[in-house]
Amino acid sequence: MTFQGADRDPERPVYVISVAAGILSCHPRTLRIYEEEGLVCPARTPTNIRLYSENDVRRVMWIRHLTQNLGVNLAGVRILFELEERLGTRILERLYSEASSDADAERAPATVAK
Amino acid sequence: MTFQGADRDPERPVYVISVAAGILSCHPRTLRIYEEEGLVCPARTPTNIRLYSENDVRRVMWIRHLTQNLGVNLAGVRILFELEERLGTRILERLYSEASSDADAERAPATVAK
DNA sequence: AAGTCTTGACAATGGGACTGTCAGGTTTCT
DNA sequence: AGAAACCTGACAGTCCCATTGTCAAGACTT
Repeated sequence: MTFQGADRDPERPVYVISVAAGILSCHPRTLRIYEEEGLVCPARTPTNIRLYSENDVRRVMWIRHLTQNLGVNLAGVRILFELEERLGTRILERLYSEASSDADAERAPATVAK
Repeated sequence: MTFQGADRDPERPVYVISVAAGILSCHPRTLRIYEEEGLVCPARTPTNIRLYSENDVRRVMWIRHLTQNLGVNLAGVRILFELEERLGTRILERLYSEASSDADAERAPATVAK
């Protein structure tokens, strides 16, 4: 009687680090660094295993976009995330629409259709 | 009949590069790099000499603060400046009040009393 | 038991930021 | 006119960051 849709809560922790790294095509080491830097906070199992939610993965996609495509460093990413939280605005999406109009219009980290 | 205050227009180009570098305690080379990167656009005399206004200097103070104190790179600075222009908000000042509450509460680049 | 996870450490590579200098030429000041 | 400061472009050195990669010793899952 449980809808499958109910399990699709984007906040639900589902991906173990190796899986998340696979989705994001980056090294697990990199994800741990992002966490050490306070840029992403995956949930943990009662036995301390990292579990990334869909939102966590999207957040990392933003980090990757900002660093790889726009050349921003982690300190800059932190400021942007802080700013977004402080302003309560989706400044990053706005930012992406600007940047993508310039060059890379490949895969959008947030609004992805796939 | 000209008020002295009228000459204090913060947009008026007044500082030659060596003077600006002195005020900002950085290498003239650095200021030229910021200009190449499109982060600051000092006026030019009819004979091509750079002249920095008070606002130009303040802008560079922001660049210095973001890079030296917060560790943001020039790509991040560019994004923040773009964002501020797009949003039409003084997000940087808001940012500073957050950052200064943490550590350095020395001289504020924008809201300076002197 | 095998495989994957944990943390902590160490290292290598590549790139960015900044300073610094040199050269050849123009402008400004005294 | 001569000295000093400006211009552009190039090159180089130093330091730090981002990322990947590995190793070790231990815990968890199947």
